[in-house]
Amino acid sequence: MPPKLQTRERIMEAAEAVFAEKGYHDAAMDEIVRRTSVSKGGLYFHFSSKERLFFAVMDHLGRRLVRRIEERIAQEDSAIDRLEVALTTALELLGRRRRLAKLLLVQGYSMGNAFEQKRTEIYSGFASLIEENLDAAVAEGSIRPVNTRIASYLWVGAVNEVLIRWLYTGSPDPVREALPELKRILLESQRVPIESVLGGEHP
Amino acid sequence: MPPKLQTRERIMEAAEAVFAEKGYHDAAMDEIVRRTSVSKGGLYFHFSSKERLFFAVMDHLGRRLVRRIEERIAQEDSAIDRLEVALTTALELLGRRRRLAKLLLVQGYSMGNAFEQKRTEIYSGFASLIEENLDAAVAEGSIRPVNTRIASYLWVGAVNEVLIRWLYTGSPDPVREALPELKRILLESQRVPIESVLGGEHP
DNA sequence: CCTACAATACCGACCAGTCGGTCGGTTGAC
DNA sequence: GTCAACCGACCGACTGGTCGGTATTGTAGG
Repeated sequence: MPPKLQTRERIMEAAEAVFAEKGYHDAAMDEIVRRTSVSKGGLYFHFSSKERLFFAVMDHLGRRLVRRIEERIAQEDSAIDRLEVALTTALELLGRRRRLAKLLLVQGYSMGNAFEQKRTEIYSGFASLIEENLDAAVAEGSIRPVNTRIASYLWVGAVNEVLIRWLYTGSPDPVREALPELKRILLESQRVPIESVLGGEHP
Repeated sequence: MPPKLQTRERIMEAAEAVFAEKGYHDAAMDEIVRRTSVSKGGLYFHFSSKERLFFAVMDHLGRRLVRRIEERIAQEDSAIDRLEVALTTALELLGRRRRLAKLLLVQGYSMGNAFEQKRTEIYSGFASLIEENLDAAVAEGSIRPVNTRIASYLWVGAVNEVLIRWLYTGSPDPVREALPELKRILLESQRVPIESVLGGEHP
């Protein structure tokens, strides 16, 4: 076990595991307690309700994922490359960590209004990341002008669905199979033909 | 009240309403009973568990929606038109009936493995509808060849996300705002340029 | 350095409400 | 008579949250 993790973090780790395995409703606080060697009272000292704990976990994971993607794309200097790397990174990270994917993508809606709001919040994190870069790509003239807000939802939705499929059925492989197709449809097909920018080669 | 609906159907109607309002977990069987003027025993005579009842409702709604879309597209005779009409119809129908949309799109996953399977099943209904028509469109040469299976997931995912957004936040309007953009990105941009088929107009 | 005292962190037995499901019984059609 | 359809009081398992109490850490005074 880790040397001396803060209690709060230990709780969140255990909670992440249990929520991912069982889903929000079937996850029992007692189960989280059992896996933490923290008492129920101790848990409730840090998180005043099950809902709060769940949100804390989701926030944490969502933010971390967005941050990682932002780090990765910071190095690219054209918007269209940033878009491509963002797509790739998201699929790679979630494709590698099944538990994270499941938690972020499927456990979290359909449980009442507070949850819906949280879901929107987290997904918006991704969508606006995409939107910014779509805007930039349009500005730099590498893709056609589109309604970038809606286009960003479309990106998120497409990625989401592909990953959920894979989670439930094991295919398509997010990175090897889905990614190329996503790029082709979402990105390549929106490209402004290179010839019209650079002048293509012609006889 | 309706003249003399079969008990089984009355139950399913009430269940649909309650599930849509509360979500699976927060929907109480007693509440469904209350709205049905059928006793609990009577309900359990027809549906042996809450889960079974829920699945029956979801199946019913999912199948009905697919059927309606199929009816609408049957009249079109080119694949690309069928694709367009399918997209339009789905957004129109779900965009008009909020309750149905909510039930089909968000109440249903994240509650244990049996539910995941059901969700996959229902979404597959839509995906394969799309897939068939994408295949046909490729065959008739009106869109570029793509991995139509994955592309169909992408369609479903994109539509799903747009609708969920709208459900939770009220925008974008599925038909007026989202639809044109969906068409543009999913369909138009995949089109084989008309000139290469018919010979375009040129100076 | 030690004591006093408080604030923080943590413990776990217990409670109260909820809800899916059951079961012995009734009804009415054939 | 019998059997599908239906009734509704009741059960028991489960679980989020509480609460009185304990351990640990911080700190001010002597």
